Amino acid sequence: MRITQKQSDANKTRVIAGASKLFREKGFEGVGVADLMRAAGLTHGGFYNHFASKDGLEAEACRQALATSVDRMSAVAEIEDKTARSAAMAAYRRNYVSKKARDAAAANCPMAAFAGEMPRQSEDVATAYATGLREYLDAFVAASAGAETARASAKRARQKALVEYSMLVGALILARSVAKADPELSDEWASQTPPQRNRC
Amino acid sequence: MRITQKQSDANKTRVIAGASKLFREKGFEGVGVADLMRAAGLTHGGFYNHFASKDGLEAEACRQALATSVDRMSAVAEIEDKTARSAAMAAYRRNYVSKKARDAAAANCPMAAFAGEMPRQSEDVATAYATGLREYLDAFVAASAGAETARASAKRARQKALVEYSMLVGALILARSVAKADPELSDEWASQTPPQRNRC
DNA sequence: TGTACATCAGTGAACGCGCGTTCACTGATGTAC
DNA sequence: TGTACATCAGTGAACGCGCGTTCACTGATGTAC
Repeated sequence: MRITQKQSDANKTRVIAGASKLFREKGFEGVGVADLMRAAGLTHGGFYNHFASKDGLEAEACRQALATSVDRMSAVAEIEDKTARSAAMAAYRRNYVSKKARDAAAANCPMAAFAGEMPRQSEDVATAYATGLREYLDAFVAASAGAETARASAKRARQKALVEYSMLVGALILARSVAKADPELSDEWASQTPPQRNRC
Repeated sequence: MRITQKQSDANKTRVIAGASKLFREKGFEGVGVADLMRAAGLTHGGFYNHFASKDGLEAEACRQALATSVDRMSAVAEIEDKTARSAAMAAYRRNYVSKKARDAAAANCPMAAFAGEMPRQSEDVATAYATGLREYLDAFVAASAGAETARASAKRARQKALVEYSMLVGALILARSVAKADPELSDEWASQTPPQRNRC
């Protein structure tokens, strides 16, 4: 039963969107082709009408998930007013490692969700990830720059952002790692990790 | 061909030791029972003489790997002389996110290596991990305490250690995540992440 | 605009491979006497 | 200490399940006239 090309395109879009969330929640290996298609209301057989392989969808989902994060961070970086930008970044950091973000991996930072699996992914997926992460980091640096150290050199500002972002990702991943087995420790990580860490 | 009980024990020990490294390098799902036995010079059939299941070995390997890290960190915490302890911690941090550590996951921090997979592990494995991580963190706090903020309260010292350790883990995981696809960015993370970050 | 036919998105059965697990078997070890 | 037998660590074939992928088929869509 052939369907409209517009319908077909919408189906593909829905599969990618669902995959983007499922992969973040359960990992690439934790979701099967059948699951991915079911999430879009389809059956597994039609998968290869849209994608060359499961790996192809992984790369595409990765690309789109990171692109969304990049856009969001770029939007912050483009805030002209320094005070407003600084406040936006503070809010961003605060949400980043919250309990809410920890418990809803599907809807949050794909960089943190995928990082641990990347060393074992195909070249396509790894490239999509690396490209997105680099762009994201540039935006993160731009959004952070001048927030509190206007006189710092570009290099130092970037280094500082690297450290800051490492901390956020590490805290989120560690909080998730013990969420079930040691909720108390997990909460400590999710809540005590300082939202605005620049109290020097 | 039955063997000495001592031999059998040694075999089991060797399997666990190999598993501890292989899991860190390739992830739990990335290593099969046959691989694990082969690494110890055995064939897969005998696996169930030693372990109830692959999951059982995962838990045991996790337990032992983290225990080793806890011991190492406890040793630092037990250094009496503050200056020497502080220096030992500085060296520890410097090595933690080095290119060397990044490229040899099998021989380095199991907490960082396993963190990303933990949300999807069995209760046994997750418990072994959480127990070890809590002990490790306590040791990390003890080893860091008094290093530079002698007057800080215990709570603040712990919070500071949480942040510090999150940063180390995040940097290591992120550096590994792009090691193949963007070596330049990976090197940036592995080398620029400040070794002794307490420049407040 | 209407008709005839080719196309092709989606379906569900089937294939094949990998991997965790089981099992019959071997023969050296450990033990009972 | 020596002998006979039970035990059991290790072996490799085989099982069974899950999952990525393929394929014949369906029937509505899109197109040529």
